[in-house]
Amino acid sequence: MDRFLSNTVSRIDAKGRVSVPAHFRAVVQKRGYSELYALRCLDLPAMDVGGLDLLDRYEQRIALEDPFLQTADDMSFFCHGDGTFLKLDQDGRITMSDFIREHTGISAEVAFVGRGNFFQIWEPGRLAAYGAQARARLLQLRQGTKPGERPE
Amino acid sequence: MDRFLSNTVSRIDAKGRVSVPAHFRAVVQKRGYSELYALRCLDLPAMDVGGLDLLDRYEQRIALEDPFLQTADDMSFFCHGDGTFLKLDQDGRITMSDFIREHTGISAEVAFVGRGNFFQIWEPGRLAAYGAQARARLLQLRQGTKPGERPE
DNA sequence: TGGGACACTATGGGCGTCAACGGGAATAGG
DNA sequence: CCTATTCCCGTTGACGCCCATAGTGTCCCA
Repeated sequence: MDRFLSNTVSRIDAKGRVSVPAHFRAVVQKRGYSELYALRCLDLPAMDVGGLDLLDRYEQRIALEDPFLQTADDMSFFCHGDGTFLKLDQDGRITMSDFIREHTGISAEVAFVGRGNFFQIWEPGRLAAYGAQARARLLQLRQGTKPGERPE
Repeated sequence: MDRFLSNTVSRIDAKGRVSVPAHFRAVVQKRGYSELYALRCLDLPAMDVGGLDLLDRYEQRIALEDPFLQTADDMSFFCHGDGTFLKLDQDGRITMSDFIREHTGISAEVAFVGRGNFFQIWEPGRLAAYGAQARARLLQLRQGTKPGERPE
């Protein structure tokens, strides 16, 4: 398995450390990530975490923008400047910095959420709220389908 | 037989374990699933369970979306983040985590329902209620009345 | 055709292993 | 010199592995 799947909640200890789920660590190693990079999500109180290839996705997007417009500049600032490296200690833990706490609202517990090629870090309560909203939006997509059909 | 068919109810033991019906286990083995993945159903208090190929359909669908729009994010969140792995122990049992219990309402017993390429996990009472509703909807279709109307 | 041995499944429980977690000591950095 | 980070160790609890038992259905043979 080489994708980040499933989700887990871990406690933060007195030193601000939190264990990355063993399953995720296995994926990190399998993908050969030497270090993790965490990016503040644009519109969510969460961090996107992955290898440096996480940036490829955004850089491709930036390349589509007109370099003379502000949008490209904003995007570059966002993905190159609004992130932080996460070092795994030898027990597989990372430290929750204020930079992360401010954006996510994380205080005592951290929810790790697989997203395929990367994973996310959430404050568990906010994650639950967002999950309910996302679920409701997807259900609306289904409105147009016929009775008895199972889309997706 | 390589499809998941029929249904069974099993008891959960003191450790939270429950036996997957032998017939389903045989299908799992025949299909070569090394591990099971369980996904929270969008609109039902049930889990869809199958191999990782369960995700293929969703991922193909996601690939059609603009990856920077919310819809793609919602879909990825649903299929990558709102699932969990189910490990079969060597006696063919799986463990009912809180993640599953919260969504399904499962507490003491589990209903396994074959769905062809995958199967579902239900709280038996809710399954019965849902089955009655589905049956009623089909009857209405047959009698030509519109959903919401009372037949007869 | 009835009885019984056998096979298999579901279920319960003991136990070892490992991940998560807490905390002290060493180290680096300011 | 003080603080923050890193390393390392011990503890604990969850989970996987293993064995035992009971209930049930099957098959064979008398």
